[in-house]
Amino acid sequence: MKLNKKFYQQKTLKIAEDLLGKIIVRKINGKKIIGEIIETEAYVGPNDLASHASRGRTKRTEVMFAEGGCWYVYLIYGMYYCLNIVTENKDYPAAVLIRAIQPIKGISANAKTDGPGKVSRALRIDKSLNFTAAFGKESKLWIEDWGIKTPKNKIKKSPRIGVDYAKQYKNKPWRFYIKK
DNA sequence: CAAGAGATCATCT
DNA sequence: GATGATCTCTTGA
Repeated sequence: MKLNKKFYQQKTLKIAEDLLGKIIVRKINGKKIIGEIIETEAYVGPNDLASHASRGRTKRTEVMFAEGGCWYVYLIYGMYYCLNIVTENKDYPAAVLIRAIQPIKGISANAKTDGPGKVSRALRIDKSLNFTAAFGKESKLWIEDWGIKTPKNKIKKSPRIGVDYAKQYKNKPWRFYIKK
């Protein structure tokens, strides 16, 4: 059920698409918060200008160079956390941003979770999760496969959001989401 | 309904 | 000192 390390070492674009319909589980104070992933974005490799890692290996981006299955959490615009799962192999910087989820359990029904900042708020994501592993028994945040099949014709692609500065990379159709 | 501004800070130049 | 992988509220047509 819980996705293992091998899953995260596939091609980032495949993972980004495969994550649609998967279940994200956050364990906090003994309680579980559960949601279905319905929107992702891929950030791939050292040349992707939209990726933080394109400007080189720094303290901040170090986690993107780790092997797949680590969480990359960072603060954006001073107010919101973005949650990413690192993919592929060690020394190759890539990650998938979890942009939106569908609440299943532990999230109040009227809570909106249709954007990265709101997802992080609903799941109580904070920087202490940065660089932690998504697999293994100690994990407080992981992804499960419940065998939910997302019909191909409901999977949509589009350019990524908020990356106008990424020049030739800004129009890459590396955002995946489930059509309502 | 669309457009703009503010909140607020880690990271990089 | 500038700038975002954002969200919400306010303004104005």
